[in-house]
Amino acid sequence: MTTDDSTDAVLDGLVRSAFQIMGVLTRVGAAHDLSLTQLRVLGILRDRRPRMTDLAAFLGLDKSTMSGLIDRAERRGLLARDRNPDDKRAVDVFLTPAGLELTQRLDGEIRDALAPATGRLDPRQRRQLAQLLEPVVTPPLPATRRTPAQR
Amino acid sequence: MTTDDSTDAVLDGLVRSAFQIMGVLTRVGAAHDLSLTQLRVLGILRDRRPRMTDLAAFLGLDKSTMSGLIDRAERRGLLARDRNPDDKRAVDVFLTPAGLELTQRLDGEIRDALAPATGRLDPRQRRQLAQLLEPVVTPPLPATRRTPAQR
DNA sequence: TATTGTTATACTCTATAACTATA
DNA sequence: TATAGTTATAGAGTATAACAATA
Repeated sequence: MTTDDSTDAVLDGLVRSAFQIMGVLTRVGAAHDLSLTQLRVLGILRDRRPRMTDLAAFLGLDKSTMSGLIDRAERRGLLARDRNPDDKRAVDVFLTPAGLELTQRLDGEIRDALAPATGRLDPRQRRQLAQLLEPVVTPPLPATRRTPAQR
Repeated sequence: MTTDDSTDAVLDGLVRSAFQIMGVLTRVGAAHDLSLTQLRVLGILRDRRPRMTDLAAFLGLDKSTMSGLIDRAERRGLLARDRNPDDKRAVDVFLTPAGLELTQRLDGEIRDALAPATGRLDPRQRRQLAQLLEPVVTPPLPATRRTPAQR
């Protein structure tokens, strides 16, 4: 009862495109010795200065995992930590100039790497695809109380 | 020169939907103690009986990585190895009945988990989205000579 | 000689548990 | 007491290099 042709087809397309996109991101990241997660961290920090906990929540990771990720990126000089002045327990994270530069370079490389795929559509189709993806991507609720109890 | 609005929008939509899909797959997998990679392995084996090398190539992983992945899944009784009778160097991999059952259950859970997202489109939009994704997902060349030398 | 697969090794990613410091 | 973050530990995923068996 959960099956109809249109749902099957779109599910298949979405899952396959997801694997393809992830493959591209993984390859671009790997060329700079960055995992998919590190890539996401850089992307998030491009226009934010979150504390460790916020980052972890955003990525759906444990705070101890964040410590390790940030450690390694900081050791590479891509980002830095700073004690939050308002709450001395908290630690803010932000990109260094080198990190920002790399992030921008990555952005271009990802765009170029995906160009062959999106290029197989004409501009009108691209706009249409973007519009159709909108509701799929848009979360139904603004992430209210996403606790384990819910599942 | 690689920038126009339609490309930007579709790129954004594809990348965001990819992260969303991956998030769902990761959660469904995790509920059964399966990584994204293990999930893919099971999916591939659903209707195939590849040798180790083919599996590794398909997933873009090293053969040594495959050995570990298959070891762990085999230890859980989800799949099994068998010497290939025609080429005694090769090892074929295939799902056990338990593995097949789990794979089918996972398939249903993934479908259900993604239903809220795809359900935000009506059947006509779903068909349209599936059609638009087709060329994006379809590889331009049948993976001819994908050696490091190419990069 | 070349190919298939495993093993040894090392590093990253990940979570759980225990801890320190601050609120 | 509760929250923010780190550290210790353990297991999975990953690649490289060295190896054994087969082609």
